[in-house]
Amino acid sequence: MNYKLSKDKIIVTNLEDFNIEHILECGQVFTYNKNDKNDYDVYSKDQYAHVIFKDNSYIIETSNPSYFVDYFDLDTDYSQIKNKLNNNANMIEAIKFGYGIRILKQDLIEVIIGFIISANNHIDRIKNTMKKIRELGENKGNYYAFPTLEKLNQISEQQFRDMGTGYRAKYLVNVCKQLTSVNLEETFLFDDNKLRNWLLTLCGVGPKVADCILLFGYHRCTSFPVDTWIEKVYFDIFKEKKSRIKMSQDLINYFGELSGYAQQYLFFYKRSEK
DNA sequence: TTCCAGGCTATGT
DNA sequence: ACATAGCATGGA
Repeated sequence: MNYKLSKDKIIVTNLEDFNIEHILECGQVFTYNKNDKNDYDVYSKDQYAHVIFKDNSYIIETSNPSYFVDYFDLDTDYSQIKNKLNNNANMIEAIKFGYGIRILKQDLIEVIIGFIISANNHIDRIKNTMKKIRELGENKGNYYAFPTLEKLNQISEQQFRDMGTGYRAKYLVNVCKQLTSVNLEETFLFDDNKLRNWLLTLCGVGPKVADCILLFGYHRCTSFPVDTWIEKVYFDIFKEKKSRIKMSQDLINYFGELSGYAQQYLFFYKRSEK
């Protein structure tokens, strides 16, 4: 994969490890919209990009190209990651299917909110709710910035409920309050264990959601979130059932430093079978 | 109608 | 430390 920066766009070519559909629809992000077959709106924090497929390359139109170079993790060599993971039969199939996956560098607040809503929920409903929350943020003309923490703290439990969050509404009100009482910059310096334990103190955050926040909000690729789909994958590989926490530990022992990447390829492939 | 979705909290043993 | 009920919502 190669990319070229200019003032108002990024052009991505040699697409052996960049596919916008794989990237956005592999379950890591809820803040995008598909317009037609190869045309996506992508929102992150107060930024927006329009992604178009044309002439065997992608054009990422944005007023802030360097933000989206980081967001799409364009300086990481995913061919190397895939080569290292290709020593397992299950992974070979999964990588062949989701060859263009990349792990996004998302905004922490959005990841925390999104994955609290994700508990026992459907991806399409989560996306819908996140869109409604975004519309409470600053109007940037042709899109909305995601609400700042200050604005999020003004949203009532009933408002969250009206946006379809169900019983999770009170978690969201509480967690917004919790997040203002800490210095979020400092949490990026925590080691994995300390960070995970802190995340588990957040309202509505259990083991699985904590692992998702570690992976998608902090890019800690030694975490392996286990949900209903990964449970099925685990059974395919190990032929037994156990608690999700133990499955996660087994999978981390198996995939090591590349756990998070492996998890995304496997999740995307398994969910495609439905 | 019942089941399910990127599970968590609360409440038991 | 582990097991289970209840939980909001809407699509299949």
